Amino acid sequence: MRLTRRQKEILDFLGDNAQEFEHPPTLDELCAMLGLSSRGSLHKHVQALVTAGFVEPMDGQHRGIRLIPDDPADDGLPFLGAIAAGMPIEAVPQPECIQVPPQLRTDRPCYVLKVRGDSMCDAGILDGDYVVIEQRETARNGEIVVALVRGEEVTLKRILQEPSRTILYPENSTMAAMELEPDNVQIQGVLVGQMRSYR
Amino acid sequence: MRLTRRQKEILDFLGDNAQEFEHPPTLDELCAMLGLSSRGSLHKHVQALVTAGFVEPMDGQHRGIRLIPDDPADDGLPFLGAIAAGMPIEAVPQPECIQVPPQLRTDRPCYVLKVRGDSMCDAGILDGDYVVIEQRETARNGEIVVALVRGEEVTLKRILQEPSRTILYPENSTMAAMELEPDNVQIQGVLVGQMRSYR
DNA sequence: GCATGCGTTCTCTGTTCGTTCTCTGCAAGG
DNA sequence: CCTTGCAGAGAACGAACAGAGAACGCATGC
Repeated sequence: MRLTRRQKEILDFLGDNAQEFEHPPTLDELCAMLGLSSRGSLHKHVQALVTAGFVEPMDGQHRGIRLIPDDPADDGLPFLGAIAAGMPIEAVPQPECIQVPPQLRTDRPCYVLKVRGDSMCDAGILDGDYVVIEQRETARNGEIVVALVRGEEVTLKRILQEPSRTILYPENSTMAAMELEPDNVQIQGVLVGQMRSYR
Repeated sequence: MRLTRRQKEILDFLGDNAQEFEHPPTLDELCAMLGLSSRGSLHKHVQALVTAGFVEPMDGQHRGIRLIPDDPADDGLPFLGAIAAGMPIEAVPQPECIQVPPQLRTDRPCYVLKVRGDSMCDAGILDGDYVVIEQRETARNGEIVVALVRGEEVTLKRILQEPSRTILYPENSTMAAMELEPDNVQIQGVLVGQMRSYR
């Protein structure tokens, strides 16, 4: 859905002033800031932004305040750093955004890591690849997960969870699987997409 | 369809100033910029550009704004079909567009294919992966290319070109390389990116 | 119970904008 | 001379847009 000029103006205004609102503003307050004198007129625009998906809806019940600017409009995902078997995630100083096509992500929160090392090379995940991770605390057996092991090291492995033990398989015939107590493995995300550049 | 001189002028103007429009301009605004004083005159030219396919049509209902300059700048690449070793490209009926992040493509024309088979699995290219191909007729040795062999079959292989022969290497230890006369190998594109979905 | 604040819905009015139309001017080609 | 094609001006129409204002529903506070 495309926005009209005024709708875009209002959306830009909300985005520019989002950090100044400690509470979301009321329609009357926004009217004053935008130079309008009718709540109804503003509401029409806001409603358009809601249906277009740019603003969180304020369905019915007013809790005195309302209207959440919320602009996750850009489909970039945060690039958090590099992951290697057996190390903490090497974070980048400030998370950049990286564009990810919708096929390679899910509707839930996702982030991007860069792979270091060849521990998953038999699964076609090579050194330097970018992986898209869905933030999640549980996984199904056979999925490839970002796992925090014993609270100290983070690794990308295929997971098999049994009642008494959790096994993390590298996809590399020269490496050994890790067998751990379930309490020592904390799932941080699940692999949903992968990208590689040959340039 | 052929453009008249004025139509081409206007199209160039739109292209040059496309990035300056945060909103698409109205006809009146364009008239002012172009030194015209009649919306109707401009509309005639724009309509010609629409039918010629250079401008996105503004089908009837004006949404307060309108008229989208639109050069081919949208970041979707055409998805042409599937490629397997030893077969012609299995084309999709109508080319869809698939979004590709800028890191995975080049500035030159690119397209997307879906990989069938495991002939490149040792290079981390698996069955079902999407590959981004830069349209190009030449390649450097060691690059992975889309090659037309003997004018009949299309394949994705790593290339080695020598004066007297061209060798196409699959990246799969169970498969044999193809050794061909240079005239029998026609390069159609070079691999520049790769995407995989685990969903 | 009453007043107030706020989101929501509605009608009504004026403006904007794309679209279509006619008319004029100009140049090229016969 | 006439015809054809291009470029522009201007008027007019209808749909979409933008805003004002009134009214309603629902919550909270006194």
